[in-house]
Amino acid sequence: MTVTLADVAARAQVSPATVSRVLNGNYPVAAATRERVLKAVAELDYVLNGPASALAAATSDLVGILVNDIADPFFGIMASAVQSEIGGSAGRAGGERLAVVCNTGGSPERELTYLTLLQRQRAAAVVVTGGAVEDGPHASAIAAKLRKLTAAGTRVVLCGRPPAEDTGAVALTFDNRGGARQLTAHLIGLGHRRLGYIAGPEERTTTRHRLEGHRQALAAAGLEDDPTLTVHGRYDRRSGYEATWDLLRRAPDLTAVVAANDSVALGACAALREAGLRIPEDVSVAGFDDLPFSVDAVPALTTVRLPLSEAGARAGRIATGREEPPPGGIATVRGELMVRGSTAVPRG
Amino acid sequence: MTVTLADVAARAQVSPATVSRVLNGNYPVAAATRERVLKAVAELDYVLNGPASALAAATSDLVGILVNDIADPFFGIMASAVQSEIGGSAGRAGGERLAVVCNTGGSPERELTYLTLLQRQRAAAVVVTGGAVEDGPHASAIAAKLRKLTAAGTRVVLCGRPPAEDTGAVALTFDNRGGARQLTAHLIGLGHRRLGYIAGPEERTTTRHRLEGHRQALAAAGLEDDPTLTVHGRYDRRSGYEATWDLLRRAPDLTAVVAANDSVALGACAALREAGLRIPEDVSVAGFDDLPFSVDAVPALTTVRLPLSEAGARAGRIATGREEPPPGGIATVRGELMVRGSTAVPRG
DNA sequence: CACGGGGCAGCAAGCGCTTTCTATCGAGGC
DNA sequence: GCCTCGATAGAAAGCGCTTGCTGCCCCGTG
Repeated sequence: MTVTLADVAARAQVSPATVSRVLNGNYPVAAATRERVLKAVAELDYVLNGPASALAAATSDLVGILVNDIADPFFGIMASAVQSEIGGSAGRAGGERLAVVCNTGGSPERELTYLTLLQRQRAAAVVVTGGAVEDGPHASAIAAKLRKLTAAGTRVVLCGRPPAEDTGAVALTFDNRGGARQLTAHLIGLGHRRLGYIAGPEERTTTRHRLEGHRQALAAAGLEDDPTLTVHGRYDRRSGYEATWDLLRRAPDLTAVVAANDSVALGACAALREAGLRIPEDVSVAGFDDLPFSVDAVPALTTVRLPLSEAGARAGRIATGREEPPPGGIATVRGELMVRGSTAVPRG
Repeated sequence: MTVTLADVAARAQVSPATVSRVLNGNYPVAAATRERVLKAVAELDYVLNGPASALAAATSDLVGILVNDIADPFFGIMASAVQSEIGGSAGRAGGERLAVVCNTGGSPERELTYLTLLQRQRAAAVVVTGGAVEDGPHASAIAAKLRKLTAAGTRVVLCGRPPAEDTGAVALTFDNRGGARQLTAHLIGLGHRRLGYIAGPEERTTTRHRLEGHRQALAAAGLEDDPTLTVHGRYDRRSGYEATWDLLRRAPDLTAVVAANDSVALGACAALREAGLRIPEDVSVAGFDDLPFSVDAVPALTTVRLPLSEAGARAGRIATGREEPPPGGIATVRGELMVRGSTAVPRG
């Protein structure tokens, strides 16, 4: 049998109401009484019953963080930042919040499932990271769910995802387009004219925006956008490896490979090396995100740094109400071009 | 105003009890009635109130996963595996479970805090990953907490952590000692005699076990354990970088560096390279864990592969009761030596 | 035709906590 | 010295769901 509030009340010779008030610290209680209650709590090793408390108070201290792939540091870093702003002694008196990370695997169904589960738990806030799927029905189902969550008082923050119209969700959007544009412009500036592009999975906003930025840079330089030079894959190393072989077969004359993210770029490097090509002498390689391992690659990877940690932390603060949402509920987070050893002037 | 069970019952012309039974599927309900209820649920867009349900049923569908550092793929991979076994259509009818990942940052205080929070939520199960801190008071506080959790019916599984005596927790322990022994033996077999060792933070079981394995191999080969050759640091890249410079200063004659894990090894590689040393011609480098990026390092990293995904999945299954715990509640998970390009016979 | 029993549905009693409203006590104010 | 007000503490009504028990109806059986 577990210890209940009533047990504590009995031992401290007060009413359950008083114990509750001491624990929540939201009502005046005489110092002596408080002492007595706290003593009883300690002696009985009492632990509040979360569900009961959530039911009675109609609120909970759960904050959900949705990520596409928890094994990917891109998400791990953001989640860590969000959680560090939440788990701490945030909120009001004794405001211990349980920040929970949910792994959607990039599937919109699972995303929806988790949102429902969080809604069911009456979560205090939800932070959704990662790009959205652009498939119509799913997109609107998710928008509808977000709307319901905000309507029920759950604070919703999108981190690294485009704004969702009329959902009441705050959005911190990454400037993927601008970053990609800068990156490709950098390569063009070096003299590259035939650039391979390894894009992420189709139908995702992140993929589309990065690709659009790339094409904008191409267009700005008056270069033709040869469809042969673009292949789609997943956001992982293996995909980059395979796509690069593909690219090499289709366009042996390319002098640079731009990858959807750093992991993909690493896979590309591996493939190029196996093909006997030197980086950057024969082929330049560029990534995106600037994850911690990118600087360690040989040569170090040219990429676009996204302030994942800062963005996550801000999302966490907004989710807990400790920071005002940006005006209009939308803020754009810019990336920064990091030029390193993996890009250079083309051969010849 | 949110929709309640009673609203659904009214619309379906049945009692709340019936709706509850349809939703839980644990009691015979006539097909026609079920249909009617399900229709009402859909029409009203009803979402069960988690806290109320948990309170009444005295159980919850929450499963907690504690990790040291969510931004580290080592933990990300395990967490992902655990979650994939849990989040799915596990358990009984409609058994949607909410698997939540909690980031302790390696601090025992936060570990304790999260365990209390999970206890408060009456979690169905808890999976604790990562090595334990060996500091007496903390260790016993955590053991006491685990004991309370299991006593309250929460299934506790330790994944990659030594067994906790008398707590009722199931343990899947990594054979860090054996793996480290093999790794160092491999280097000694190549002819190395002066091996630098970059250990993890002190007072942690993982650190100690890996170091012990290293020393066992040294002893078995009749090599002296020169304290100059061991430095402690954190489990990250930067730490490996700094420690290597340190090591190089103290023992310029070393021919191999063994790192506490792969991230540390990568940092070591960076430092060695900056120092003008070639890998593996001048200095061999070895890591531990075999994270995905290790094979991509140049040269590819010799390391000990830990089956993180398999272990996590198994922990998840045991936590949800879909797999029998190992006899005695303890199982040892062995690593596998992966010999790659970063180790070779010493120079000279 | 009467009776027993199985299959379903409903009643109602909580689960452990929060919170509104009410009661009490002591200290000032007139 | 009596009344009022401020400061605390308690009583009690739920929060929305689960579940043991009861009740009803209809079918099969003797």
